[in-house]
Amino acid sequence: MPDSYKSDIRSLPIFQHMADDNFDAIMRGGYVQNFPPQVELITEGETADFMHVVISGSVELFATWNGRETTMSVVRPISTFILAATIKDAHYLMSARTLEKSRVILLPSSDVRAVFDRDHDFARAVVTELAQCYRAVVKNSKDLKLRTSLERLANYLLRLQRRMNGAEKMELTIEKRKLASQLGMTPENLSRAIKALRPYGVTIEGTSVQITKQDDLVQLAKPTPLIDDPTF
Amino acid sequence: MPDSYKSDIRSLPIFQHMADDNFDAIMRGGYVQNFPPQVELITEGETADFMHVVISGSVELFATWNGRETTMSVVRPISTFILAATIKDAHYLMSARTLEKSRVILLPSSDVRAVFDRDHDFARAVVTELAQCYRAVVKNSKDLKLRTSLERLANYLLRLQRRMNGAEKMELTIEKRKLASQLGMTPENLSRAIKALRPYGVTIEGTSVQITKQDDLVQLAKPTPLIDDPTF
DNA sequence: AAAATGGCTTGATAAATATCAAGCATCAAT
DNA sequence: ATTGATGCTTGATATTTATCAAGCCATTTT
Repeated sequence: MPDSYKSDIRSLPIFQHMADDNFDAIMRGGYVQNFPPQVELITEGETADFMHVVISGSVELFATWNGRETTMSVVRPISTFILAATIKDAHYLMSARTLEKSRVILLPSSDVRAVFDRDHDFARAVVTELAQCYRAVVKNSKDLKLRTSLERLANYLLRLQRRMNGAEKMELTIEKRKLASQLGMTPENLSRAIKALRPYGVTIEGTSVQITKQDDLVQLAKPTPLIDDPTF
Repeated sequence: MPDSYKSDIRSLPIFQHMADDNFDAIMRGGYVQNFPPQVELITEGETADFMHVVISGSVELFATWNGRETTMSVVRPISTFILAATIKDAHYLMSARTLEKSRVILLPSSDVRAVFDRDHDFARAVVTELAQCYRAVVKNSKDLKLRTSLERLANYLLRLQRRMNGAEKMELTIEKRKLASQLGMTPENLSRAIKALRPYGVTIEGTSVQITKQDDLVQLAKPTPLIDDPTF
């Protein structure tokens, strides 16, 4: 594996403070892979043989049941995914596919677990990361159960804006139908929800989003750090 | 704190393999409290000063937003809750209240974190526990997003049955309105869903549940370990 | 350039779910 | 025993959301 990738990975919170030789032990068995869009990297139910790190592009985590499918989240560089399954040596609960041309690094789960068992710093970092992931899913669950689809969309837009440092104009980073699925609605419903946000100063044309009446939108969305702040 | 409680707690997976002195360090600052029903133990947004262990009774974890409330889960003896917030030294994302007369042990978060930093076995156990919690929430999310309320109820009953070792007759362990909230529906909707399951051999009268046509119910519910098996 | 593809939107309709209101049952307190 | 409180159920209705079908638009393929 090229050193440039290694240093990218090294900079991730979970790998930052661990001993060099342990980091090398994890990297040794790892390898880079390049994928075109729409490639299924992981299928739910399989055993978690690899931990994955997205280096470039983007990866959708989704779940299926009884012929239905839903987008659980989208993973962007540089982050890991399928950490919990790796640590528990369990089956993947979600499938993963590339959304665009993507570079992904695969690290053998057994190596990750082995190092986890002997490197306390790594173990600590993994816990912090897992706790973060857990809290993210809890927030998502609250969003789903406590809000209507319009409120979810409104808050999504405000979170997007925050991610873009408060810019008035932004670009959607995923397809609308994926966004709809992630927000727990149909594409048609999203389309109508977007129109319903016009009176609140939201204009979405294609992928470009504009929020002209921030205050009005906030008044509708009623964002709270307990749901909408990923760092809280 | 009485030794009997200590040994109960010691038997929990996260405390089982740790060094005695570290276990004692966590227990030292801990104390037992007895609560009547309907007492709010924790309010979301507060800082997580204590990790909690339910010794007897039951505790509801719930969340609120904009005047609405939803049951996230119910914790029964003997288990911990609010582990992630404790470890991350973060704010509680959920509130907690006793559902019945309950005995709860409070362990200072700072002590838990301190031991976590020096006891590798404890750290490992915490990771396993957290990964488990994470996966439980993911499963719950899949249940919510991929299934209708009728399907969620059907699967809930099958999970309950499994927890009761496959008995044909069981008792509901929570109030119906709480169950409704947990399943993401209104009490009225649950009432109707129960009726709608009659043709599938489900009879619910008061708190007693009977499943006479297991196969039919399974055919409707289509349970999968990827959502319905807590150990998977 | 023409055709085809795929995603997005819109309208019409259907299904799922929530709300409101009333009545009933259970259980606890007086 | 009576009252009151609370949760459950039922019916009527409203709202939300999904589905189906068609057309539009942009992009890619031929």
